[in-house]
Amino acid sequence: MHRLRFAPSPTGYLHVGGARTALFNWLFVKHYGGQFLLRVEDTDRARSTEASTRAIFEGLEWLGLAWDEAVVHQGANLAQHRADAQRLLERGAAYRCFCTPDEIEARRREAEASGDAFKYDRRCDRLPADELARRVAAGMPFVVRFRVPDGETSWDDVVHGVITFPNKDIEDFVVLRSDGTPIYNMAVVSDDIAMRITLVMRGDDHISNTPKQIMLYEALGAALPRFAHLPMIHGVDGKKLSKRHGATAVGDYRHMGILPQAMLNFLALLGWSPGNDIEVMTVPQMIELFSTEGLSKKAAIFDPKKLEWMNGQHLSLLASEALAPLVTDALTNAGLATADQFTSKRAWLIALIDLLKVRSRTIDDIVRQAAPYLSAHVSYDPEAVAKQWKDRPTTVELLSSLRNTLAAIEPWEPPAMEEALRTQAEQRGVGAGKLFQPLRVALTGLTVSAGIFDVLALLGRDRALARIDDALNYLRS
RNA sequence: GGCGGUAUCGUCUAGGGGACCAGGACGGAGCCCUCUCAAGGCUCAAACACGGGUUCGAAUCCCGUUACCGCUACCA
Repeated sequence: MHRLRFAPSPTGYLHVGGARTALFNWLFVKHYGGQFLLRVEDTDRARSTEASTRAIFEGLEWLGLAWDEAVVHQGANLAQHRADAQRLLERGAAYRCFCTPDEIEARRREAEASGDAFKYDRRCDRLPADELARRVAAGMPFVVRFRVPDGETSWDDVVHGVITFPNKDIEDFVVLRSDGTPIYNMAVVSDDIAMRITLVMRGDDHISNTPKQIMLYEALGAALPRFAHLPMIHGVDGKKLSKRHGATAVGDYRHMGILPQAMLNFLALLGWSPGNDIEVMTVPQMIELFSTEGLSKKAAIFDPKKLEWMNGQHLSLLASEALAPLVTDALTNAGLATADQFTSKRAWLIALIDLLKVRSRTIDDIVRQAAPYLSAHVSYDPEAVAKQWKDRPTTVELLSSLRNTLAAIEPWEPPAMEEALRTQAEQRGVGAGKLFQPLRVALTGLTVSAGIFDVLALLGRDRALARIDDALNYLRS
C-alpha cells in the first residue's frame, strides 16, 4: 500500500507550489491507491504560526485535497527524533561534536579566504576516549553529527532516474542541536519512518537533502522509501515565485473567483502532462489519467493568463445551478445583492448566470457584469453615451419609438422581440445594430452586454421600459 | 567556488533513433459567425541552447560548453 505525505512548514499561506506538490501526492494516491497524509513541519518555532497552519488547512480543503488519518505535527514528535538520534549515537553512526558555532564559523571563513570549500574536519570524532568521557561528564554542550560513510549514495528517482552523490562531498552534518532539538533532515527521516511513508514526493529543491536522508535511513536500519522530485514553479521572470509576482497563495485565487477544479487542473499541467493533447480535465479525469510517466523534470513558469482561460473552461463546464451558490456569495460580498433576494427568483438567477458565464473567466467577472441586472438604475458609461447617443434628438426619437414597440410586444419573449425590432429596423431602412446599440446603452449603460433580447427578457418588461424612460429623461435634460 | 539538477515556440507542453521541413494549448495577429462583448470555428507568426561524437539516420543516445535553478546552516 502506498503511503505519501505532504509536509508543508506553516510559515505562510498555502503557496501554489506547495499546492501543486500536495496535488501530485494526492493524485498519486487516488490513482494508484494508498493514503495521503499531512504533516505540518512546525519545528521552526520562530517562523511557524498557528494562523499559517490554519491557512494551509483551508487551502487544502478549498482545493478538495482531503488527507487521510490525523494531521501529524512534527513538533510533537521531538522525543522520537531525539531517540532516533540517540540510536545513531549508540550504533556509532554519529558522534558528539563539541565545536562551537563560533569556532566552526571562524574555520569556514578561513577556508573560504584561502579559496577552499569548507567541510567539517571531523576533529571531534578523533577525540580520545578519556577526553570524550571527561567532556561528557563535565556537561560540555555538544551537537550530534552524523558520520558520513565512504562511498557514494544514489537512488532511482521516480522523475529523474538514477541520481548519485559522492559521499566525500557531503560533510558530517548535524542531526541534533546542542539544545537537543533535531535538525530538519533528522526530523523528516524520523517522521517518515514513523509514518511508514513509501514514496517521498516533494520539490526538487530537496534533491541535495536526499543523500543525507538516505544515509540516515540506512544507519537507522529502516527500509528506504522511493523518492520523486518534482520540478519547481517559477514566476513570469523565471525566478522563484514570490510576492513580487503578485498572487502566489491559493487563497488569492479563490478570492479572485477562480474555481478550485480549475486551479487543480492548471496546477496539474505544471509539471505533468497526460499526453494526447488533453488540457481541460475534471478532477475524476485527472485521477484517472494521472501517471508518474507524465511527470516533467523542468521547472515551469506560472502563467496567470492560462489559469484564467482554464477557469473559463471550467466555468462553462459547470451547470449554472452548481455555480449559483458561488455567484450569490460573491454578489453578496460585493454588496450587489443579498442571498435571500434570490430565494424567490432562483430561475431568474440561473438565467442570469447562463447569460454571463460564457463571457466570464472568473466568478468575479460574472459579478462585474451582473450589476445592470440587479440595480434599480444604471449609470451611463461616458464613452457609451458619446458613441451611441451622439445625436440626442435622434436618439430620443428612436428610443421613444422603441419603447412603444416594446410596450406592445406579446408575449415578452425573445422571438417576439426580435421580430418586432427587426421589422422596425427594416422600416427605418437601417441595420439592426443601429437600434440595438443605443437601446443597449439605455438598458445597461454599456456598449457591451449579452444579446439584446436576452437582456430585455431578463430585465422584464416593466424594468426595461423604466430604463428607457430613465434614458429619455437623461437625454432630455 | 564545490556538488547536484534542468535545457523543444514568449509561456505550459507532445515527442522516448526514421511516422517531425517538430504536434496541441495559453497568449498574439487575422478571418468567419454576429445586434455589441464573449464563446465557438478557421488561418497565420512563433521552438529542438551551442559544439562534438555514436548511427545509414538524432529533438530523441553519449560527451563537453553555455545558461538557468537548487543545495552547500546548531533554517525548513
